[in-house]
Amino acid sequence: MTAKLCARNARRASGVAQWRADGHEARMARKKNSSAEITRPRIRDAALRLFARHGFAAVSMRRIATEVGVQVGALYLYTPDKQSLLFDLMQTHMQELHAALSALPVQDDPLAALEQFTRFHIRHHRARQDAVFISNMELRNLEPTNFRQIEAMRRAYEAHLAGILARGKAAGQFDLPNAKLAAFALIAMLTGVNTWYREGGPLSLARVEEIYWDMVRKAVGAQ
Amino acid sequence: MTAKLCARNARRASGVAQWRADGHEARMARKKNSSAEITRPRIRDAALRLFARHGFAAVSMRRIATEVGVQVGALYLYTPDKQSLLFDLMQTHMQELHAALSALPVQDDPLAALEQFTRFHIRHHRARQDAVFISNMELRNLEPTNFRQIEAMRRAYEAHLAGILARGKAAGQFDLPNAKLAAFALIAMLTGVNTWYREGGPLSLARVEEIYWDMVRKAVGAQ
DNA sequence: GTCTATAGCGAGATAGAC
DNA sequence: GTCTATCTCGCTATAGAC
Repeated sequence: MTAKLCARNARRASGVAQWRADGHEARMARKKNSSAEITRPRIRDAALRLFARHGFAAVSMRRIATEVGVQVGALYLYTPDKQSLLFDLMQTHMQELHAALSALPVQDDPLAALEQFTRFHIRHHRARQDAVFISNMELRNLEPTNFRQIEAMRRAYEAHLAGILARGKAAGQFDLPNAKLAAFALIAMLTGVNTWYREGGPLSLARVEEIYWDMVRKAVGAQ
Repeated sequence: MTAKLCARNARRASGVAQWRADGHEARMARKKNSSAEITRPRIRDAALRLFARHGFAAVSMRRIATEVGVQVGALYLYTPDKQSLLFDLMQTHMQELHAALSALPVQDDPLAALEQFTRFHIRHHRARQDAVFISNMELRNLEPTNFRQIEAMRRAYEAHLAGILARGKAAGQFDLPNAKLAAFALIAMLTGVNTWYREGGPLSLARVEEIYWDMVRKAVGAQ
C-alpha cells in the first residue's frame, strides 16, 4: 500500500517536470485536457523506443504503460489496440519522410539531385533511428491492410531515387545497367549507416556523409 | 477422436516419405533412433521458416510442434528451451558461412578477391534467405552470452571483406576513403538483394550478380 | 482521464504414462 | 521418443468505480 502511493507520487511529480521542460508554467498542468496532451506523445515515444529495442511482439502493453507511468487500461484511451499503435508509428514515420523529401529544393541536374538525396537520406534516417528500425523490421507484424499502405509509401520513396537515376542515365551522366536495382542497392547501403554509426565515435556524421557520397557517386559511374 | 487418428496417420506417412526422399529404404524407418534422426532436422526446418516469416517472439513452441506434426512436449527432447533453438539456428548459419568462405580459392589479386567475395555473398545468402533473415533480425532476442558469440562471427566476416579492401587500397588498385566503412556499405548493399529478389522474376540471379558486381567495382574505384 | 480488477486466452516448460 | 495433462505465468482487452 505504501509502495503504491509512492509510485503514484513519483509519477505525478515527473508529469509536472515534463510540463516545465516544455516551457509551460507549472500551473498549466491543471488545465482541461492537459494530461491527455502529455500522455499521448509519451505513449508514442515509449512504444517507439521499446518496439525498436525489443521488437513489437516481445513488448507488452503493460510494459509500455509502466514506461509511461500509467496503468495498462489507460493506454486504450489513445489506441484501439496494439496493432493500431504500431501502424500509427510506421505511418507517421513514412509520412514525415515523404514530407521532408518534398520539402527539398528541386534539382534539375541529376548529379546534384543524387547528392542531395544521398545526404538527405543519411541525415533524416540517422535522426530517427528507432522509427527507421521499426519500419524496416516490423512489416511482417502488420495486418494485410496496414501492410499494403506502408509498402506503397516505401515503393514511392524507392521510385523517387530510381527516377533520379533514370534521368541521369538518359542524360548520359550516369553509367548504370539498371536504375531500379541501383536504387534498391543504394538505399540498402545508405540505410546501413544506422546499424553501425554511433554518436561520439571517431567519425562525424558530416564525414560519413562525405564518404558515402563518394561511394554513391562512383557506383553510378558519374562523370 | 477420429480426427486425431487421421492426423497421426498422415504424420507417419509423411515421415516415411521423407526417408524415401533421402534415398533410404522405407523399412529403415523402423530402425532404432530413426524417428529422432527425422524429427530433429524437421524441428530445425520448421523453426527456421516460422521464425523468418513471423519473428521469434511471435512464434510459439506449440506452432512449431504443429508444423512438425508432434506435440509440444516432444520439442523439449531436442532443445532445452526456445532461446537455445534460436541460438542454434543462428550459430549454425554463421558457422556454415565461415566454412563456405574458407573453402573459396585464395585470390592474391585484390580485385579478383573482391569479385569472388561479391558473387559468393550474393549466392550464399540468396540460397539461405530464412537463415539470413533471422540472423539479421533476431539479434536483439538473443541472451547476452549468445549475442556476443554471434556478433563476433559477424564482425569476423566483415573484417574479411575489409581486409580485401585494405589490401587493394594499399596496392593502389582501389580508391577508397575508408576500407572499414566501405565493407559495411558493400555488405549492406549485397545483402539487400534478398529483400527484393524473387525466383521467377525478370532477372536471373547470374544477371543480378553481374549488375551488383559492376556497382561494387565502381564504388571502390577499381581501375 | 485514470485506476482497479478481471475475463479469457495462450504462452513456456515439466511430469508421468506408455 | 512421444503423448496427455497440467502448472504457472503473462498477455490483450474490457468493465465499472472514481
